Amino acid sequence: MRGVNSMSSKTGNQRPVYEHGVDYDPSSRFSIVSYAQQLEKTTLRKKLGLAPNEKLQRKGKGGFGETVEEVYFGYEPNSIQGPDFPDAGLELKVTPVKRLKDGTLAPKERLVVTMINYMTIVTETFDSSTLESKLRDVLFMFYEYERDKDPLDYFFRLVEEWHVPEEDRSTIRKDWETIAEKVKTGHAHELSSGDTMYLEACTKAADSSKTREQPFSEVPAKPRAFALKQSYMRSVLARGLSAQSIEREGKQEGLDLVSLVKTRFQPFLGKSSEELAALFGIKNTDKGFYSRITRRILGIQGSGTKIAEFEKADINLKSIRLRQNGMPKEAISFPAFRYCDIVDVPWEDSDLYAQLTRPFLFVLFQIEGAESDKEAPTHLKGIRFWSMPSEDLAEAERCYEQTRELVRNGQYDHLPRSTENRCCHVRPHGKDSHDTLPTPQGTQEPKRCFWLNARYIAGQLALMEISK
DNA sequence: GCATGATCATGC
DNA sequence: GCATGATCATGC
Repeated sequence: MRGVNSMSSKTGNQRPVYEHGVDYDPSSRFSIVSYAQQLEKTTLRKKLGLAPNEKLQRKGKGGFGETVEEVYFGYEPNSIQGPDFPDAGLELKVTPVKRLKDGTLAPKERLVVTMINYMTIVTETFDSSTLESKLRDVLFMFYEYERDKDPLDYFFRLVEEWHVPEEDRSTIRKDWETIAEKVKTGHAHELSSGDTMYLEACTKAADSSKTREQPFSEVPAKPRAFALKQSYMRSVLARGLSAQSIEREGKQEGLDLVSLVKTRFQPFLGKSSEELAALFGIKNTDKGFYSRITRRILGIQGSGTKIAEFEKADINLKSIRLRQNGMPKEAISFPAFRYCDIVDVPWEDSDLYAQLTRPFLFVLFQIEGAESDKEAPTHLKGIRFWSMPSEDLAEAERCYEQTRELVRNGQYDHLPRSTENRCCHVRPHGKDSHDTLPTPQGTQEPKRCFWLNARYIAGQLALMEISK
């Protein structure tokens, strides 16, 4: 894949400028990304063997990105619409991160993607939009900005190929539509970042008096660009860095995901929850105690951060306390459902179906004392990968369909109980009984969710012991 | 000992 | 302010 000298295979506006052995195939995404990743953990000066007194010639905002294009990828930067690597359909984004006081990396700013053309956006749909094409295949090069450093000495912290994660796509689509709608209704001059979640229409002009025309109003509007919000970029970066560390660990050990996770837990097995809590500086003051221990073992701080390896494999992580007899102390909850949604959503499109068809990782904490002893110690017993057998999925479907029917009929006192369905039941899941959601009948009902029966999980765990 | 209804700390 | 991932409380 690699090794085609781009000097001879460059096309179009890509023109080699430096002669330092630019070595990638501009038609191969893999080749470009691999070549780019050679900059990870290093600087342009080191990688290119530049003299200590050599200075960056490009000035201003975007100057560093242009330097990377010119001296590393060997083509003349351009602002023509179209991808930076046209033959591979890849968009290059060289963007700064900064180190926070606590040592973690965070994006320095929003990521500007492309200018909003008020005249043409009104004829586009999201799927045919300029924005969508710019975000389809991205090569991110996150570098660490340091104020007094020459840019040639900036370290690249994460270089990765990126696509809009599936779970983020609908939000970005909605954001795009919100922005497009304002232009369509002649309100381009009222665009605001607060209207949207991940995407924003940020102002893009050094001179604030500059304006542009919009199609459905005489009022001139500020020029704006589509950008990924800084908060959204924080999650992109966090996911990328987490994946980076996991991949390195996996490569080092030559492990698949399951073995890698087992290896991660190995040193902690048998330890008491107090020991683990002390190890991670966690206090047992809340209901998320065991969840937080689990997340810390997996290398996560705080619950806002997604676990990259689980994100990628879409693993459902559940921490469970087991009684002496092997029965989980509690059932397993899922997010609350919306009464008005589930009546319309068929089983295979449902959130419950999506949840139950993901692989699960159960992290088992054994309660050591008697049932009556609330202060009984616990220890980390082990982990189990599990997926729901299809016959049980059919039983869950029965629970879902029953629930739909009962909600349709407004019979909220008869929702499926754990004694009525082998696998799942429905129970409250809100802040308290006043935490409600609207019903199709126009009334309010306490939030509820589907739960996996404790008894059912006990049976599944027992089966796994036998087959081990 | 379990089922069921009620509730909570956290982090964004 | 709210979703999340759970635990608590009570009675049968």
